[in-house]
Amino acid sequence: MAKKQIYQPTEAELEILKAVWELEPASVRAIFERISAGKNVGYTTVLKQVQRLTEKGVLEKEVTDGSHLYRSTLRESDVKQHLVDKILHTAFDGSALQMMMHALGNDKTTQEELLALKKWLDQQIPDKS
Amino acid sequence: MAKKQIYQPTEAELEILKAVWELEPASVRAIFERISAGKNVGYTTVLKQVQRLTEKGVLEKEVTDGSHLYRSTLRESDVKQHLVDKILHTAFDGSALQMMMHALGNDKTTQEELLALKKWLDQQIPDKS
DNA sequence: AAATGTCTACGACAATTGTCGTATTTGCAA
DNA sequence: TTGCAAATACGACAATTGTCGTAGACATTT
Repeated sequence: MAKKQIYQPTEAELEILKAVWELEPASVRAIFERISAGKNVGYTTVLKQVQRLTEKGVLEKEVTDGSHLYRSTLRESDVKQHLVDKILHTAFDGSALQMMMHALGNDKTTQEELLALKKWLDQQIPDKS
Repeated sequence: MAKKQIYQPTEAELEILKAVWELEPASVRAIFERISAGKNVGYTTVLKQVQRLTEKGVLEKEVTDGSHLYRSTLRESDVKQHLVDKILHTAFDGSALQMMMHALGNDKTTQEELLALKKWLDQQIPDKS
């Protein structure tokens, strides 16, 4: 019954999380490499984020041998789900249609994407004459 | 050519914005009423948010007579668009399909909504045999 | 004009974030 | 065992947020 209280990461945190999900179990070094590939940031900055995320229980540290490895305690899917639901409700008052139109409307979504979407949607709909 | 640099409101700010869009031109009092209908917050808190948003240029003050009225300088549509695009890219790496599946997948979206969505999608797709 | 009741302007505060710099600690090579 | 290079722990900072309290400015009613 408890409302799923998933952690809502900030943007920088999400970047860390994405790296962790991808590299799990990940060393800070590895995460740092990943992040710094697309952005200029210091090692300690990443380290700090990782530590804070760990304090918050979002990441788990595992010290095997001499290496410190981290993994996420949250499922990627759940976190993303939460992110979407959040704006779906706060910005679009729960209207998936509204959100959808905004998401696809302006951004140049590929035709393929639209078709894939439609296909998926069809499968979602039980059956219609 | 310039990338539209739209303001990214925080949650509390978005609430203010939504109220303004709805009541435009809006008095702080009115905004406050709107907000406090669903949340317990002080008048000065709302006022302060409004003032900060105004400082940032997101809202515009218009002092007619003795009343201070505000309106948004940003279009509702653009701001929402931006919000969606943001997570679309940061969390879903630009995959609208992924995002949609997350948005519709778990949340109990109504059947009607799905159908409406499908209908809209069909219209978006040029033509397919 | 003085008293009242509203508003608005300001500034204060604690918490959170994003970023680092500076110790420390550790593991491994000489 | 020593000593260095690498990784981690700490703590510091400025900026931003969310929330208010307080005080000063206005308008309205007697």
